This record gives sequence, structure tokens and C-alpha cells, in this order.
Amino acid sequence: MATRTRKISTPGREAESSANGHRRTRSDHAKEIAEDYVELIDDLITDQGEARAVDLAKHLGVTQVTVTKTIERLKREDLVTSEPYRSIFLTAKGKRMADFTRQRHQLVLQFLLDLGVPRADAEVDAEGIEHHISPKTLEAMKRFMKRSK
Amino acid sequence: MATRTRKISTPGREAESSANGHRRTRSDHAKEIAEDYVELIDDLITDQGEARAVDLAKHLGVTQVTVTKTIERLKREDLVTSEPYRSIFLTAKGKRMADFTRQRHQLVLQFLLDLGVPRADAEVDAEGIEHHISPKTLEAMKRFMKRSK
DNA sequence: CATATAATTTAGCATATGCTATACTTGATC
DNA sequence: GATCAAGTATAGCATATGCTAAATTATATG
Repeated sequence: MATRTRKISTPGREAESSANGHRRTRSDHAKEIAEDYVELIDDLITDQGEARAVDLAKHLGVTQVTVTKTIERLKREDLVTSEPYRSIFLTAKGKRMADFTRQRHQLVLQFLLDLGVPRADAEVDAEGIEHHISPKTLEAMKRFMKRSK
Repeated sequence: MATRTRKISTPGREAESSANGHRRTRSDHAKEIAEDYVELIDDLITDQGEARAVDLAKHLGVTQVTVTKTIERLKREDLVTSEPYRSIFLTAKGKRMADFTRQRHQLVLQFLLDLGVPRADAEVDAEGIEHHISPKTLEAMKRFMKRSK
């Protein structure tokens, strides 16, 4: 059994700082889901007049039960309102989040398209990465789009 | 109570296809975590000679208990091996995933830097978005970097 | 207006990540 | 070799997302 020579090697140092990049707030994932939901709800209200759980489920590729449960959480977070068996509405806070998210989404999507990514791929990737784009990166994307127009 | 005029409005149609973009495989999140872990494990082995749970915990900003549990899952998925109270190793499959992930990570980071994003922000954003970059977008990023060098 | 269908809710379950508190093992030091 | 600090594991809990099956409500249609 080889002697385990442990490098003492400065325990904290860069470790602490890099913990910021990785899985930042722990609840990041929940926030991404929230952004997806409010954006979709807003789109559905605009496109179809109302947002129903069944439509959310279809668009998100999950069951209605999952939608109902997540909507419960979003209610607790004051992002949406809804009465039993009725459609779903955004609170002012939810509407604000939806507007911001959509704007960022459109920008990221257009950026990818300008970059030369095929639309189908760009649409999928935009969904994935939009939640992780910082204001600085958003700015850089805007600059790129300006100079490439 | 206003009459609820339901728009019939083609139930499935674009809904089915857009379900692909949103939260693609349901277990995407677990895959992202796996990628973060194997990449970190590989880095630790290179930099410090071995990967210990305590170091993973420090770098990821979670407790050792969380690390232990996730490592159990990665074992089940044949990405890592480890004996009780010993350090963590990558399987061939884990090593392959780590190599691919790191390469993609470096590319995304360099792309953001070339785009003009300040390093601090670029590093955080790269962590967030790397898991969501499709091969097509990766190609587009490469083309951009070539022409802007 | 009765009823069938569609939508929603509830119950109960599973998995993944996260935590604190506590117990245990290992490696280093005296 | 006994001891102690560091590292690891286990127990038990919480939250979030996901599911199926079954019960309930609402809307539309005859």
C-alpha cells in the first residue's frame, strides 16, 4: 500500500474563489425553471389569450402534475397567481421577470444566429444558455451584433 | 364570471417541437453536475496528485456529504471509482467525459474572452453555459475565433 | 340540462441535490 | 504504539422536479 504522500498545498486559496463559478447559488436550477415558466406563461397569454397547465406541460415536455407542483412553488414566490381549475396569471413581479427573460432570450438567440449557428440548433442552445448569461456577456453580444450588422 | 371562451387553437403543433428546446432530457441537470465533477476530479488529480472529497467540496462550494452522495451516483454510472476513505479516480468513461468537457470549457472561455467579456465574468459564464453548447454552436465559435485572431 | 371529454387536483412514489449532527477511519505526530 | 486532527461515512431531514393512477371539476355538446 503505497505511502500516501499528501500534498499540503494551500487548502483554501483559489478553491474558495472558484466555488463561485461552480453551481453558483445552489438554487440556480430552480431559478432557471422559474424563468422558463414565466416566459412561457407570458407567451401563452399573448398568443392564446390564457395560460393553462396543459399547454405549459405540452411546451415544456413534462406532465401536468409536474406543472401544477412547480406552479405551486411559483405562487409561493409571488411570481404567478391561479385559482383551482382556472388559468395561470403572472404577478407584476412575474411579468417583470418574463419581460427581462424574453428580452435576454431574443438577444441570445439573435446573437447565435448572427454567429452562424443554424436556427434549429440556435433555438435549442438559446434555451439552455440564456439563464447563464451575465450582463457583461450580454453587452459583449450586443457589441458583436452591432458591428456585424 | 366571464364566459371562458377557449381558443381551440391547434393543441399540439409547434408545442411538441418546442418541448425539445425546453429542459431537453429532464436529466440534463444531473449530466451537468456529472460533467462538473469529472472535470474537477481530473484537474485535482493533475494539480494535486489525487482527488479527495474535501477538495471537491471546497471547489464546488458544497458540503462533503453532498459530494459523497453525488460520487455514489457517479459510481453507479461508471464514471468514477473509489473505496471508503480513499481518494476518487476516474474510469475510462469518466476520463473521456472529463477530457471532452475540459476542451469544450476552454473553447467557450476563450470565445468569451475574444468576444470582449472581462475575464472574471467570462469564467463564471463559461461554467454556466458550457453544458448547453451544441456541436454546431461550438463550430461557430471556432470559426469566430479563427477570423478574429 | 344531462353527460362525456378535457383539464385539473390529489395521493403516493422516486431520484437528485442539499443540509446538520454524529460516528467512524486514516494518517501523522508525539 | 497511543492519540488526535482531518477526512469520510451514515442517519435523518428538506426541497425541487419528475412520474402514474385515481378522483374531481369544468366546459362543451348533444
